[in-house]
Amino acid sequence: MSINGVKGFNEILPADSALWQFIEDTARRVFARYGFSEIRVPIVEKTELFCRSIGDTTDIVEKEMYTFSDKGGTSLTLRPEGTAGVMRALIEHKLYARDSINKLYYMGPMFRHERPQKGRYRQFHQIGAEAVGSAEPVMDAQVLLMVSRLFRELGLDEPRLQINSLGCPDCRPAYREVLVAFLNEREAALCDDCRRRKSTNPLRALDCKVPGCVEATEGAPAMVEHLCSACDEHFGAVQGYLTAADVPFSLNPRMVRGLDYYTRTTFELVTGLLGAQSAVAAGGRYDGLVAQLGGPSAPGIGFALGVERVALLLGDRSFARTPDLFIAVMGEAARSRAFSLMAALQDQGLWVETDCEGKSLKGQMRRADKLGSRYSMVLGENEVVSGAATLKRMIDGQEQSLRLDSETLENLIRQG
RNA sequence: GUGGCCAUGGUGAAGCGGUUAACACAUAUGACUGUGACUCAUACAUUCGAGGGUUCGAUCCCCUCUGGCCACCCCA
Repeated sequence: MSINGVKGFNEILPADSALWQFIEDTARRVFARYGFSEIRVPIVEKTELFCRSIGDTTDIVEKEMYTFSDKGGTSLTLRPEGTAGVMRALIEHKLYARDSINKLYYMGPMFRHERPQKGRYRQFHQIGAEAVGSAEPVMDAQVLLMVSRLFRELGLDEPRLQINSLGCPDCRPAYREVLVAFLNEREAALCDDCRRRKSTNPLRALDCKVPGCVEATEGAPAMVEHLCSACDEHFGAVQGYLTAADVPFSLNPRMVRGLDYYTRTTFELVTGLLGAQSAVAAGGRYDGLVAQLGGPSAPGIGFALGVERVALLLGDRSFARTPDLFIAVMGEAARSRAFSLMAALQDQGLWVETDCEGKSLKGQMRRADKLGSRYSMVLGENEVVSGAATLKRMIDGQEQSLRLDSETLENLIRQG
């Protein structure tokens, strides 16, 4: 028996890697336009960091983290999300002191011990961005604009932007009481989970998919109607900017968050195309997080997108590249001549292939065809002696003879 | 953590108690001794995820395990 990989940990095979590179390259290109720079942080952090940022009672911390002790006895955890580590680095290196605004992005693997299913894996990949240092609604709008443009550049119009406001420590507790009172009135109609949520995380009940709960919470009070004036004004301004720039969005007053640190603006890009996984990207404002982790009271807003989910949406779009030239060879002298010719053309940036299996000429031509090579050329004794060869365009079989030197060959290939 | 469905070659799959384990694609070689695609020929699973049981006989029935998928919870 051979050894298999670990459940929920997958490789990106060559057939998919071009798609992944497209996603990553697009993100880098788009982020650069909004002044975001990459930050690379470790995938392991002290466990305490995640407990303090994500929240001790969240599902992620309670049951989904890959936690272990290192040899010194410190409890370490494979990062389940990216924001905590980035904020830790920002504080540790006092990036906030160098510049009052830090716009950072990251990409890489995250780890959560959940049962794998479509669009959900134990090692998954996120591309995220964080803007720290501004509490102004225009920064919210800029980040939302950037996400929206990123998906446009990826060629996806399907995930739709939904936004909501979760209020702040001034107004959320009061709203929470109003909501709990409402839920208490309808307790009989709620599912077991929602009865439990009433005390742990009542906002979650708004997000329950059980039909009875959906019905029971239909007229539930919404956070957006209970925002304090500062939050209300902020949220209104964000929407104003988005409208002004024609960024399409819709309001979803029932959107909640799984992580404790979110305040005010939250958003998701949702799709119906990924089975149970509707969120392709999600984020929000976290004005208290940096201070909570021991830094200055710097407000921030950020988001992360799930690369696997984006890749699923992009589907079987082909990013396959093909060779420019395949040189078929016959005989040792020709092989040697072909090798130096190939080297010269590759130095010029062309993708050139040749036979590495000692195949028959027919076998080599078949391989040239299978690789999808644009051109082929046969090098045998005749060509070595005469210094001339025939270049064949594979798509239509058209041939032309030429002198056997790399420059003329390169020119012919480039023009056609 | 809970539930449902499923495991046959490199791939997609038929077969559901006795077959030489179909068929298709892919791959290799040849017909075409120096030219791909089309066509034709040949090759390609002593074996049906692993282990046990029932049976004269099990890919097919039963049990256990392992793996996968999907869903719940939750989330990107």
